[in-house]
Amino acid sequence: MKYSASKENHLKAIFHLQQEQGIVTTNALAASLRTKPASVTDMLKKLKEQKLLIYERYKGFKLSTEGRKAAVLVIRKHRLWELFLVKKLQFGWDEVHEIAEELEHISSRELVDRLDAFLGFPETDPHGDPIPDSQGRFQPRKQVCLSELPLNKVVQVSGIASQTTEMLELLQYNHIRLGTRLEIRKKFPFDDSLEVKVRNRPPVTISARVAKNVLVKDDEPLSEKR
Amino acid sequence: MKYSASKENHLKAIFHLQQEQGIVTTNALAASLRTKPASVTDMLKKLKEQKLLIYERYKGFKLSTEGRKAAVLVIRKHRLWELFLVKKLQFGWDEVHEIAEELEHISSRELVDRLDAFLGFPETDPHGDPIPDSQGRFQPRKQVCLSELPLNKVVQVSGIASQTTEMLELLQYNHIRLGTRLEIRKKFPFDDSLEVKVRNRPPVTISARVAKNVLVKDDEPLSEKR
DNA sequence: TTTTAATTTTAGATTTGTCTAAATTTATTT
DNA sequence: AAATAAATTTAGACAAATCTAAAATTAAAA
Repeated sequence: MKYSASKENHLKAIFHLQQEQGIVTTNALAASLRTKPASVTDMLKKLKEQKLLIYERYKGFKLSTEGRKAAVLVIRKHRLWELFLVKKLQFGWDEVHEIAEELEHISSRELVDRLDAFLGFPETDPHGDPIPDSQGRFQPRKQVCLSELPLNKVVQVSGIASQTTEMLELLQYNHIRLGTRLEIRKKFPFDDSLEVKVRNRPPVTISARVAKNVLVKDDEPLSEKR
Repeated sequence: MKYSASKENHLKAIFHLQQEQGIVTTNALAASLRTKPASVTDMLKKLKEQKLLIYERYKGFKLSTEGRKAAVLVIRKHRLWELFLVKKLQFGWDEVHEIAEELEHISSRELVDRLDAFLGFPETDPHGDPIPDSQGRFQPRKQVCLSELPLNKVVQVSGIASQTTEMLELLQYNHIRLGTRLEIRKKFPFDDSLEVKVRNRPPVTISARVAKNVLVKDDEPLSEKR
């Protein structure tokens, strides 16, 4: 049940890429870990042997249930430590990432859970990211900007951050307004622009500038109990 | 200025043995680290290359100024984390050693110093050991081991030298913990065991082995300010 | 002072995680 | 569909930290 720091880093990175991009590739993982694709392949084999990963060579890979659990625990630790550093040790929210990268590998479960209690069972870390509870349950972030949204995830527009007339006009023109259901079809890394699809409409392209100001939340008609 | 966890562990162990035994041998170091003499020799060579150690093969070795500084920093971190765990996270004083063994290798100096401030610049850790300040200064403790204590002198337990779980459990069982007031009632020269009396308790017998590891200081009612 | 014993070191192997360069497989173009 | 490009994997190497077994050195005993 205890994995090396490097393994934990790989699991965590895979988890995050899985969330953001839906699918993870060897190259993307290598880039995200600032390592080389060959090294990633080596590690994938080890993670597969430990049944943390479902992996077929040349085909692709994803976390197993075990792997996801391990990844979420690392994220939990990272975010709790970040919050501790900011809230208790008066670090700035932009200074804590590096340190938390080390602290997240301290193994004691008891420690994490007590830290959680010490901080008052917080829901989010200093960057607004949700902190998984001791069972690994995530309350997904309620609102994110469009620019941080993973591909192909249907969401509902829940807010517009900067409401200049020009911006609202542009959105209006593209049939995007509060409550609009949409999803991202493609991301263009060149300028970080997005191809966005609104139901019953042809896809439109949105600049990174605009995307940053459109806030969205999960489209969950189920949870709207009444 | 940053050393591997293993190197830090070696430096720390050398420092402690230097204090206790004056001189350190390859075998003693190996025993203390639960590793093999050959492995120690390998490490000594590396530490010498980094000028953390003065070392001549077959002759002996000791920490350089650099090496001592590094060792003291690790000890500082260890003891601050132990105190944090006990004081803030409500761990028992006998549960924190293992966890602190991991935490002591977190590198950020800023972190240590802020932790120090957060804890109110404490002088001693939960076992009564002095915490070096940010300059690495130590205030040596004025204490002796129980085995060197004269008969019928009331003292207070101020530290436990060797903190194995087994040993702490034994002490716990005999109601001896940090701060406990006790005195020696009888010494048995046959095996150097001692009969010890704790207030409000029947006397118990303590082996020489254990007595060597229990540190006591004069009972100072002065510190009970009122 | 030899001989024996204990300590320490070397030699060579192993594990983990990483790398480069070359080969293989899959994807994309023409 | 053949050719080219991109992605992925293998092969072989290396550094760190450890080990076992054997050799070298120092210490202790006869």
